[in-house]
Amino acid sequence: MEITSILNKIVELPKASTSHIVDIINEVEYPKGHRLLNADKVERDIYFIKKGIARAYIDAADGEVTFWFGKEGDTVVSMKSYVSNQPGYEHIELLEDCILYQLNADALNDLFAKDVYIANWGRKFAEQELLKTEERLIERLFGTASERYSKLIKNNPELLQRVQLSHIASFLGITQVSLSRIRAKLK
Amino acid sequence: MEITSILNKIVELPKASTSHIVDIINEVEYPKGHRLLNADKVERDIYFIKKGIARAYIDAADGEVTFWFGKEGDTVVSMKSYVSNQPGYEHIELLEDCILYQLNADALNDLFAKDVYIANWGRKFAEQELLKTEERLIERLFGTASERYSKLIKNNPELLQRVQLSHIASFLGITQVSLSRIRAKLK
DNA sequence: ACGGTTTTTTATCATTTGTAAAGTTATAAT
DNA sequence: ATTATAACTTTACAAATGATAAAAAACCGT
Repeated sequence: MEITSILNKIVELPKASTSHIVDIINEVEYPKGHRLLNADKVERDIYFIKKGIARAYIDAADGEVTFWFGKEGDTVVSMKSYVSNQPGYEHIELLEDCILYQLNADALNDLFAKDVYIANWGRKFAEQELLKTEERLIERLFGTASERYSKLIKNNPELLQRVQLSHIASFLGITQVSLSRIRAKLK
Repeated sequence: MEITSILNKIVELPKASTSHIVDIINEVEYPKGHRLLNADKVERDIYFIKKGIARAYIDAADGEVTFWFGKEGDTVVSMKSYVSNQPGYEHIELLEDCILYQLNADALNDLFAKDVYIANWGRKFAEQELLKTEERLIERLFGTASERYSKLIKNNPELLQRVQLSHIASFLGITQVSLSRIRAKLK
């Protein structure tokens, strides 16, 4: 997915404004297993996934909790870091070799102050990320783990090929053993 | 809480920009039990709570699920409606008589296009709401219901006086009976 | 204060989910 | 191919939670 279409998918931008953003973007590449963002660090870079898949997870006392998967076209950002310049909650780990568009938040902030189109683009960006977060919250509130598993693989069938079940179980808020039981019943 | 301090708490605004927003704000009053926002309707008004308390909940097959409480200084908005002009997920119900500042999203959008300070204020507004939603999501992911209850009343002790336990149980993702057992153990 | 309603607690039993451990399958490296 | 490691499934048992019903307590309007 090309960077200009990713940017303009958020909201239509004048050509000049698009170039101003593209000018501060770098294409970078990291291998599977690379930790792209770290909890407890202030992370000032935002990424858009050109190719690959990643997960966000939190280190808890009783193990990791995965709460996000991102693939081609998705945004990788520690919102706490991006918004408030404080260490975020989550680690982001690449689950495949990835190609990413890298965008520095400080450079972007300079553009926000100068260009009203980019300011409103940044607003739309935050608003859309908000809707996605809200959806994730609401999905967690409803249905049994079994229902949510069925929905997940219906909407993201390729996830099963690309992500290991322990992460999916964690994402669903159940143990891997429980997920195994669910999968056995669905056969 | 006065409206100018609510607005400037989000981000410092020039006086002229503040007045432009204040000009399109009305103070309104509704009784306890009033439904301020409706799921399945496009709601184009945003509210800031001057006085009172409210909850957001979703009507599910097996009853209501409360997932947000708001009090003085908090923002009441159906983000789905505000951002994408589509019906939202949630009902908002007033749990006390309330005084509210009412702000129309369409009028606000006009200001976003005209004033770069207001555009960036709107960006910060969305960003801060995003952080709050993220926090709510993350809190749901961790700890037992009992731990989350203890945390909730530690951070919001007055909630127990102002909100009935059935709503708090729903917020914690457990039944009211389960919450009663938890409370009995903590004594 | 009274009666009626709502809210909260308590008790019982059934179900779900977790933990631990063992067994099976798949994957990767040499 | 062989071995070692990681991923996934299965089982048995324990703990937590839900459903339901009923009792107790708190609240409200008159």
